[in-house]
Formats: sequence, structure tokens, C-alpha cells
Amino acid sequence: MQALPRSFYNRDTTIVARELLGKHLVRVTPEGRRVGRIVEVEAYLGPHDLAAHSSKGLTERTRIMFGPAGYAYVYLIYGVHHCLNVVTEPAGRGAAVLLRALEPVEGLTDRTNGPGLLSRAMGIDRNSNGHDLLSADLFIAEAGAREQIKIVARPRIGVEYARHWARRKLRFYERGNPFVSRT
DNA sequence: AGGATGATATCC
DNA sequence: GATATCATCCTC
Repeated sequence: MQALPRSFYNRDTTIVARELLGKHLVRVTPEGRRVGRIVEVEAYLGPHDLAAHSSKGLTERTRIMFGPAGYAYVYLIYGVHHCLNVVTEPAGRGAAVLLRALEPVEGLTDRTNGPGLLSRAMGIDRNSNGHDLLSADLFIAEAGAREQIKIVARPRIGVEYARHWARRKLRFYERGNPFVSRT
């Protein structure tokens, strides 16, 4: 099981988001290995995207998001849940893809159909912020061949404050997959 | 429909 | 230093 190369992430964010569907997110801890198939994501395009954290500019919080591709950007939301993103595009762009839901593949017992649930089930919190996704304990890998994924594009969740950007169809999920978060 | 719960940005 | 807000989830 091989981590995707940095070049995979260092591309247009919308393309990366769509291609992440069907890939395997892998977490290795002393307790064992956990693997989930990515079935739902959202693209955050950069400072011009009013829904993206990077629209606030380069701050301590967004430092990782403005860094090079292939790193984990993890933050605490509503004081309760952690959200896992993968940084995309060259350093300075402030773009990332939020992982929103997984289909359990191995070692997963808790629910994974939502960004907070996904992070909790995979044992991911702020300690993983800035973690290189080309590492042995947290990475994304190609999955075994399946039938062609049918991708649905919809507006992103929870970004109504972002004016016209709230309507952009930057949420992508696999059509008919029961592990997609509810809406 | 509303509460949890804490980091962060943005004011004073 | 205070406060409003938040890329969610659960219970009522």
C-alpha cells in the first residue's frame, strides 16, 4: 500500500477533489490499521474563495493551508469536532480539500459519515495538523479497481455566509453511496 | 430548534 | 481584553 505522490496533490484543487473519491485514507497507530474509502469531499480554492479559511489571509491558523501540497490541515470546529483537509496546489495558494465521509474498509467501527465523525473514527485531531501525507502513519493510497465512480457535484455544506461562493458546486460525492453525510 | 465547547479573528 | 463566529453533530 503506497502513499500517493506529492505531485498528485500539487494540481488544480477541483481535479484533486474529484480524484480523491474512491481512494483509501490510511491511518496506522499502535492499536492497528484503519482504512476508509473516501466517498465525499469539498474543494476550498484559495483566498478568493470566501468560504475558505485562507480568505482570512496568512495567519497562524492558515499557515499549513498556505504551505506546500500533500500536508494535512486539521482544525477544531465549533469547539467540538476536528476536520481533516489535504493541502493542494503549490505553496502560497491557500487551497485544500476537506475530507467529509469515508466508507469503512478496515479497522473502522465508529461512524465516518461526516467530517467530524471521520476525524474521530480515524483518531485524528490537532496533533495531525501539518502532518506530511507522504508518511507511513497517515496517507492516502490508490484503491483496488472498482467500477467507474459516478460523481455528484453540489454546493458545499455550512458555508451560507460565503455569498456567491456558497452556491458553487464544490462538494463532490459518490452517487448512491450510503456513507455520504446526510443533507 | 437549540446547545455543546474552544480556538480564532476582529473588534475595542 | 471582550465578543462574535464557526467547513458539526446530537438531542429535544
